[in-house]
Amino acid sequence: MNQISEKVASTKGPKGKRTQDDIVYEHIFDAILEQRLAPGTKLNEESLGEIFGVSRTIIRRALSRLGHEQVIVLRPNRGAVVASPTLEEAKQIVFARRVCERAVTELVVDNAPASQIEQLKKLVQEEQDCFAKGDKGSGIRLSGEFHLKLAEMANNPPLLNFQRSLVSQCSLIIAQYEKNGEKSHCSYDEHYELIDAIKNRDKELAVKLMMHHLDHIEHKLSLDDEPSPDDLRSIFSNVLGEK
Amino acid sequence: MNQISEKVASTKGPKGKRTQDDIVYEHIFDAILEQRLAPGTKLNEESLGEIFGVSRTIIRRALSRLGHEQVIVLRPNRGAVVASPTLEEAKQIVFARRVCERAVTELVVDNAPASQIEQLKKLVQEEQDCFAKGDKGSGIRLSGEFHLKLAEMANNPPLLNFQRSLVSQCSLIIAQYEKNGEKSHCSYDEHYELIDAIKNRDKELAVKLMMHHLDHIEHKLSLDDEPSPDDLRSIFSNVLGEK
DNA sequence: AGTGAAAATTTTGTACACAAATAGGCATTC
DNA sequence: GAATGCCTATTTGTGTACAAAATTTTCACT
Repeated sequence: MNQISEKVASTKGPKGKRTQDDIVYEHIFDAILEQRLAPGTKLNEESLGEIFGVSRTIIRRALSRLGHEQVIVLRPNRGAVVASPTLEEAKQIVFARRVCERAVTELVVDNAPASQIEQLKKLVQEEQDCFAKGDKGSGIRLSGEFHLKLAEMANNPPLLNFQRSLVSQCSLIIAQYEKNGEKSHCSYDEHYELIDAIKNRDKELAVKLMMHHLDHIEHKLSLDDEPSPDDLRSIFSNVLGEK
Repeated sequence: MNQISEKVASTKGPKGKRTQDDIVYEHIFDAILEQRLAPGTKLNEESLGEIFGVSRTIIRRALSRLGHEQVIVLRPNRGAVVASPTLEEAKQIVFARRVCERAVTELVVDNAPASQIEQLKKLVQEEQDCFAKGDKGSGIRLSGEFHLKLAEMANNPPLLNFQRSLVSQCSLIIAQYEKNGEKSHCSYDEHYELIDAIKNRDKELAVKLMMHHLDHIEHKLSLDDEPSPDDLRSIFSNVLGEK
């Protein structure tokens, strides 16, 4: 059975200490952020094990971690499925995210050094490029990573953790409740505006922009959509392709 | 090897569907909330397995869950230890808790039905009884459960999850930074005052009381600033400087 | 004694085998 | 024809064996 390929889409921390289950975790996490894994999709342990070339033990650890972040639901004796929040749950998640993002924004305005704000800008440029190139999946993921980077800059690990869980859940919500025709991402224009407000240390404006930003997500939660179960193998073809 | 005894100290949900690793998780979690497990304590997988009469597989799952809640630290290839937050980490945790508790308090004032507020009162009475009887451990745990119950009443599962992690981490902080002579718990008087404010739907007062409540925890952090004499790194942090 | 390397022991990481639970098909019954 | 119960195939849950890593002990040498 072949090993996992080293490459992974998301940010690989400078310390290359990622273990096998980290890699599996990140692949699934990214697939969800990029909306390649639809809400409700069943995650079979053995299939995943074959796809990633590891035993079920490793898959199980990754799933358990995703389960704790509420990104997937672990049903005892019935396996894991990608979470598909109800409308009410979705509203609760967005509310929680408002709470978290407000705190993060205030911390960043107060404390983040200018150098990090520049890094933020680069991330948004990358995001913009992806949408320009038509790589919608990566664009959506980078949009989420923008918010994670903000939380990182807030320099508060508990909030960062919370944010990670919320951002990925919001990705699921967008995937589930968005009409196919509409533009599906929080627009990078708004990210640029936010960066400017932060750079000018205008806390009130920054928070206002952030809340406005979240209004867009919440606004979409009025109409329904039907998720379609996908084939695990095709979603993770990037893993198999490396051998 | 005998099985796990069914009884467990904490709230047993009405659906008795707790599995073995839930039970192990709850036992360790309670031990931390009751401050019977000191920060820094090594958690050996095999020893725990013998104690609870289950295999390492189960222990591992419980530890992984505790690790995700940041209550213990999982060091790759080196096992798990009860978290012992540094002063800076402690402040970050308390800050995050302010964010969470503020949101929770506002939600509860706005939405919680009177019947649940009555249940809260009973919980505080129980807490008071424990301290009166000298059962400090249970008192501290119930004090934490008061705050968890509040988060439950906020009817927002993501916030409840976050709160669970923060309350237990705060328990660790108190265990670690408190001077032995001082009274060690958030006093139930304050809990009673808070309940009254909630009952009167006085949001501003309720939030003010809650923040005041958290001030007490934070106040202890500034007085005492030398946690563990064995941590060379913090002692020589000035030498290492900012990387 | 003090130092450092190497062996021995302990502890964690991973795979796998088997047990338990679940889901789906099929026949039987009303 | 729908409902019920049994049987089988699949999937998840748990224990255990062995591999890999870290820790401790031993011991030779200065």
